[in-house]
Amino acid sequence: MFLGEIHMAAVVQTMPGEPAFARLADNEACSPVTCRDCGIYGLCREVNGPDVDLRLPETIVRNRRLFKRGDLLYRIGEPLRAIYAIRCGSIKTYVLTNDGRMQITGFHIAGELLGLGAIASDRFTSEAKVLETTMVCEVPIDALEAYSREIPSVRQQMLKIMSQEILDNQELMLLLGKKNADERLATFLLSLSRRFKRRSYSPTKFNLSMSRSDIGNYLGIAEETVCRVFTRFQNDGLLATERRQVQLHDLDRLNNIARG
Amino acid sequence: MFLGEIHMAAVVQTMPGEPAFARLADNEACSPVTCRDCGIYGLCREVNGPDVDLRLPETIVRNRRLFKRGDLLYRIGEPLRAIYAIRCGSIKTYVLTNDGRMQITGFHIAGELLGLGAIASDRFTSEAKVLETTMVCEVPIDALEAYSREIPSVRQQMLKIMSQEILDNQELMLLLGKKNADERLATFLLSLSRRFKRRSYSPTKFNLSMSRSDIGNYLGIAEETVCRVFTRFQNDGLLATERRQVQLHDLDRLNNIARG
DNA sequence: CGGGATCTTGAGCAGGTTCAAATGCTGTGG
DNA sequence: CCACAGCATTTGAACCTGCTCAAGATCCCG
Repeated sequence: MFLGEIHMAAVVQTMPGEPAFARLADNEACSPVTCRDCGIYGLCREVNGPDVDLRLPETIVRNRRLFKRGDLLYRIGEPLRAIYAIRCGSIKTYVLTNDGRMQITGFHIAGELLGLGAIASDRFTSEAKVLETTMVCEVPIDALEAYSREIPSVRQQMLKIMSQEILDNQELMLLLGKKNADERLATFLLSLSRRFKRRSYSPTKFNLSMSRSDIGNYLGIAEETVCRVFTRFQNDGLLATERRQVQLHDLDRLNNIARG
Repeated sequence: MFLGEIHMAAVVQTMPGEPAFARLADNEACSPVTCRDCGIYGLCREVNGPDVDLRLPETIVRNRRLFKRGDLLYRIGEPLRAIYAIRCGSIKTYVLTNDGRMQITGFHIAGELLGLGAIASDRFTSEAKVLETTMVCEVPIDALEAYSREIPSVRQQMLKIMSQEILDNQELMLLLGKKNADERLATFLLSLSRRFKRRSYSPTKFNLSMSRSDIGNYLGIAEETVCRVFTRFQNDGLLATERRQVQLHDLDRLNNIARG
């Protein structure tokens, strides 16, 4: 009825209060305008220089799929047939102990690639669950290998992207192994802030697409501890929260708490 | 004087009580006999099939270097010029918080590649310190890129190896986020056991090249907790320790404790 | 053989967990 | 459109695992 709903019908849903992400029609290919730095576009950019080979995006853009909250992109043990580039929305990935405990290994937003860990074993060893309405591009492994042979930039970018994932994981290991609850939550919020900023969302005001329970699981602390630290941060004037809406008031002080 | 010392003089030192690793003379290239599955050899193997292209090993075998306990392979911030393949010995890698806390991210033994995380940023974000006398092959990035262009198996194996590193890190995150002290130490010992077995060392009797303090740091628990769990495991008949010499008596029960 | 490093064990402490309960959203079906 | 069920969030209180501090034992290197 009102303006928001009209938008909803026309485009993939975004979170309220968010600046709109670059829109694209259903059959539109990746390009600098429609999808400035989605994972696929990044794959096709020359490492040193502005040139872009768009053969890959023009092929795989046909494999676009829409997922709803709770859907699984892939399951543990499933053979690897494709990797996934997120166009908009968000997804959590996690691994399991054999007695069923879960560790969330990442929250992923537009522009990020999923499934790279499966290349070693040809099977997924983690699971990916959609947190909100999300659109992904499916990149069949065969296509990826073919283009990797042909296009040098795809080859180099694949290495870069996997290397970046190794770096991100190192940071999380540092957090899980050596940081206390305050440092963990501050680090988490700043990481989100930076990633939103990089894609032109507000770095200080955003919605969390994941529950307190998910945040706690990811950070290796209890859900209740997440709540308590949020409350304390709010009392100290560092931020304001209203359910999943977060507003960061003092990035500097958060940085001091996070301790790299 | 006695037999052991004669060996020591002739070859790179190994730990007492260890079955000898495949030896090679100083100028000998990688080959199935001398270095059955060192990282470089693995890089050059066809993904599906037995064929091996030995151009890369024959080139980089000239860049062999010997390190002593405490030496650094690379430092945080240093530009990436080469990656390293361990021929024999062991190395720890770690990252730091900006207030100096350290998190060990891995212990690496013969056959493993180091430095892959630096490809994303062209600089090392972790540091590598040698735990015992260790020989590595240095693979200049330029050479790697050249061979990666020319030899398909190098390209595919690079992806596989980086993907495997992502998997290993996921396992460590699960450990750091969700396991208790007993589960952590059991998981650690079984991981070592499997890796030793893969390279034809004894899976049940081996030396640790790292201190209790390093183990604790890696597992996210205090040094003292490592000692206490070792003591308890020994009292329960799971294993026997004598300083850094470990003998595992009951892999099944350890597996139950570790909980995948 | 001496001294620093490493390992081990004990005792008290604390950060974070677990359990429990109240409150507030959300979305779903009638 | 509303009621209700179920889930998410928040807060309190008791508890516990693993930490810190301390000291002794052992090893290893020079």
